[in-house]
Amino acid sequence: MDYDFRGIEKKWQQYWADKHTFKAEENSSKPKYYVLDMFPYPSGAGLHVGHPLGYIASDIFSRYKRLKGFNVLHPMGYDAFGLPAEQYAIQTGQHPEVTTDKNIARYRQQMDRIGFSYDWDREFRTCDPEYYKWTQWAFLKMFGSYYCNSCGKARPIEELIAAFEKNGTAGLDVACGEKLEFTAEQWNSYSELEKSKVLMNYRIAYQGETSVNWCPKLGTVLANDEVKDGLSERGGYPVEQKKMTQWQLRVSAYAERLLDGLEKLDWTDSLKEMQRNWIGRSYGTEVVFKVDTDGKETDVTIFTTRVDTIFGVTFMVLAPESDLTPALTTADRKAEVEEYLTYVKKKTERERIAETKTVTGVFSGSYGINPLTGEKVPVWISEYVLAGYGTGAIMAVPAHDSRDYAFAKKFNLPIIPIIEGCDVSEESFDAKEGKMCNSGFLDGMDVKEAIPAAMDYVEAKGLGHRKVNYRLRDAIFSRQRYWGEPFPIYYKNGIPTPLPEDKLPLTLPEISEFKPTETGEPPLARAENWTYEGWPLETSTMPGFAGSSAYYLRYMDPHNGSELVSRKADEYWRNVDLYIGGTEHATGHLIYSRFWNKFLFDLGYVCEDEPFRKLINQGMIQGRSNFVYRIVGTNKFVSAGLRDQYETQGIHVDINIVRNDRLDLEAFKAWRPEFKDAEFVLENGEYICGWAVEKMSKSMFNVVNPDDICDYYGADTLRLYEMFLGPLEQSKPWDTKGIDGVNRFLRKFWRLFYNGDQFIVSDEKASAEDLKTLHKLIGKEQADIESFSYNTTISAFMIAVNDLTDRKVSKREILEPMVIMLSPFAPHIAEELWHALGHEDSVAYASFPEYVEAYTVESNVTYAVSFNGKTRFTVDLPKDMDKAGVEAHVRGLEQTAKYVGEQSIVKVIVVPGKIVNIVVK
RNA sequence: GCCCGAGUGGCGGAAUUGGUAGACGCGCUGGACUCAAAAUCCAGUGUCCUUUAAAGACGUACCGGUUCGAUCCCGGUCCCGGGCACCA
Repeated sequence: MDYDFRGIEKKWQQYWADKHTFKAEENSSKPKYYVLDMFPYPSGAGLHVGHPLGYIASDIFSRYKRLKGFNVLHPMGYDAFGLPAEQYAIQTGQHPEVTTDKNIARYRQQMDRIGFSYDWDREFRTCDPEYYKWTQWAFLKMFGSYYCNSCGKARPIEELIAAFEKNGTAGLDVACGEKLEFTAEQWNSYSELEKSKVLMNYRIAYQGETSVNWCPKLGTVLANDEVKDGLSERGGYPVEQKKMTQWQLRVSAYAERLLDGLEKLDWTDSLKEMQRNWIGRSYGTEVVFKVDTDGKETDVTIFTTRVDTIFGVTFMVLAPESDLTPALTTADRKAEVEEYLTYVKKKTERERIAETKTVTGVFSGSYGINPLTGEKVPVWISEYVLAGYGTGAIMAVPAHDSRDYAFAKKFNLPIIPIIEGCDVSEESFDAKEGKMCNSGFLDGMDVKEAIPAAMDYVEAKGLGHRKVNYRLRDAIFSRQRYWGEPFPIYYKNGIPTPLPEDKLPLTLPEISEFKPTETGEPPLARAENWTYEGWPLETSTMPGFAGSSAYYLRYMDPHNGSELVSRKADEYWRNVDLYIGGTEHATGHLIYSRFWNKFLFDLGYVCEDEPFRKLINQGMIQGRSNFVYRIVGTNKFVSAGLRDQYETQGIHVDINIVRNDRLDLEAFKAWRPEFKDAEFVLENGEYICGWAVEKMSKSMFNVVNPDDICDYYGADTLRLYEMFLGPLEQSKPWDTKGIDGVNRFLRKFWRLFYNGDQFIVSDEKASAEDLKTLHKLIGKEQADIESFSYNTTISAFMIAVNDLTDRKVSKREILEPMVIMLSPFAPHIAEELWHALGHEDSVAYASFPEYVEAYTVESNVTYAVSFNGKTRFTVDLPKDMDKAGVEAHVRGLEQTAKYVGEQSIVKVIVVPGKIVNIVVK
């Protein structure tokens, strides 16, 4: 019997599905382990070979953990709300739900062929009302909460209202949009509408006017992480800044916890670093400058991380969008300032980024007083200062800040160096080193001492105070689209009012057309009766990240109709032990999820404050494109090795008609009508194609469909090969060059059990050598899987199988554990062989073999190397180092000894049965 | 510009993190079995000198350092990949 992967794979996939082999149970005495993949957005193109990389890795780990006696939760679902389905709907009129269903069916089919051990009974999609009910529910909770800075967590808004009624804002330290102050009397005198507006300043989910990324082409606002280089991530359309009232999530309130929480997570350093940069904590000082405008005095607070340079301030700069800008503009400068503001306003985000080196600005006419020197400095307005960060105003120290320097040069403002010996004739001196000068009491200090000294001074004199700032902004939470979760909010007398919880889910209404209305309102405005008790409902919908922010919780208890997750399920599964997905979510999903989870944690709905304990980023699989070379002006194609002899043009060729860079000539002629009569210049009778590594995409004809690999080599080969390609976290091109190797390995493995037509496994006792082979593999596989070095595990497997093949070992005692160990990687063939060995149950219920070191260790080899009679160091040699190795090593040390002079090397070598006591003097 | 990560044969990549560099796989060369091919098996395969072998020298991007010993640690340079980008 040959290794018939087609029959085998189909058979066992059916078996696993029928028997619900991978169902996870809550009432288990085993320890739990939760392995999660970032669930996919089901696009119309289907899966390519890069998508399953992470899924295979997580599947191997899940299967391994099951063998190790864990109760494993390994679920899968779909992130199904999204822009592509909606855009397709706008173009074709087809309901997004229909396309989404179709795409999901295809994804499922493709995934099933690879043999994943998902518990499909827990599957859900985010666009299902039964699911998004909980997205809406969480939103209502955020709407009904504020963030208390003094207790460091979210609290119900009712508590804040009670405080307002009693004491107004006195003594409160809460996260807010803008600092408000009012008394209890004032609060109690406010109208409902006024109260609602005030509360919006504190709610965690709130509505507020803010400068947003507006994409006119998509007709919607976008979050910061959805914009790349001033273009929308989806579609690549220009994005502009626009002031709009939008729903937002007060993520900034959690900045500190999001940052500090990283410490205890088992994530890669690079990913943590990305989040740290995104959150962007900086320690600085807020200093008040008195500014004189036409004789009128205003206090302007600036933020700086370098108060030590305050003696070098030669001007101040305001953000154009700052609220202070109008007030600080003198009458005679008004026209020019307004002209500048108009100019800034009409720039798109992309232009702003592109022109980041062009310095622009205008003088406001006002002068500020440096609180330390009493000096008068001009106040300028420039777009290089951002309204959204710090206070929207800065003190400029051109000598020691490159941006201030560029500005000063352009507008001829003075540049005063305050660090000894630095040269600022060509560029600013930004480094935090050197001795201070021209700086009053700071003179002579090192910059590193001057920073805290200046902070202390400013605080002592009451001129300002230390301040921690974060770059992290609140998340814009509304989208002007159809295909998303509706907000459970209606407008009663214009007041945003939450829908009662028992009215959830608020389901998406049917509408006639999916595009925005003529008046620019979101598509939901087209819905008939989009009202609640006669009041209009919110017409924007939630963004893509809403549905994916807490989905890992839902898998714990996916069919619960009354809670997001029951306390029991949550306390059992707690959080994700291993999360595998791409780095592209570093500053989006992975921040939002952590925020969302912390919020639910604050309110006591979940028991862990971090959602993902360990995170692995699988690399991207790039495409490997193939080229043919057409001789210019002809229909003649020259093989890659000979192309230098002609003037040629490279053309992408469909990789499906190329194998190992050899072109299938007939298939090529049939590929496109224009190549029907193609002629070829061959080398060694073959046409060799050129190649390049590029992004995997349809237009480059380099997309590899996993189905094709499954057809040709089988799912087990695909799984093994994707893991054998290299380290999981590295990006690498898909290259089928080596795939024959792993396929050969599987066939070899099979032949340990079958010699052509017969099952040949014997009950003969294993020899010491057999056991050594086996246990070396057990030890290696265990260590490697735990560290996700799957490629070296597979190598170890190949070594073991070669070894057993060479020695013609077909003993049950050896092969049975081998099958178990292979099952995470190649589950189908393992299942087949497991049953051939006479087992009734799935190999998934077997136990991972115990590693016995005694079978592999033959010796401990230790050198003690002494010079002048003193032991200088000892060397432990690798356990499997053979005699030749040891001798080579000894030679090396002898050389060393000679080099060093008259010393001796004394080796204590204990190698029972092999090398005993080689002593060199 | 700033912050991470990396650079090892013809190729993908190993190397117990300071101790046999190049495991394993691909590719290539030669051989066995075949009428032949496929499949399978065996041998060789970093570079240089050498008819071959033995033996040797050189080799982990480049330059320098620490060490008895460096792919690994330190300093500098050059490339590649990723992230952030007027965040004061």
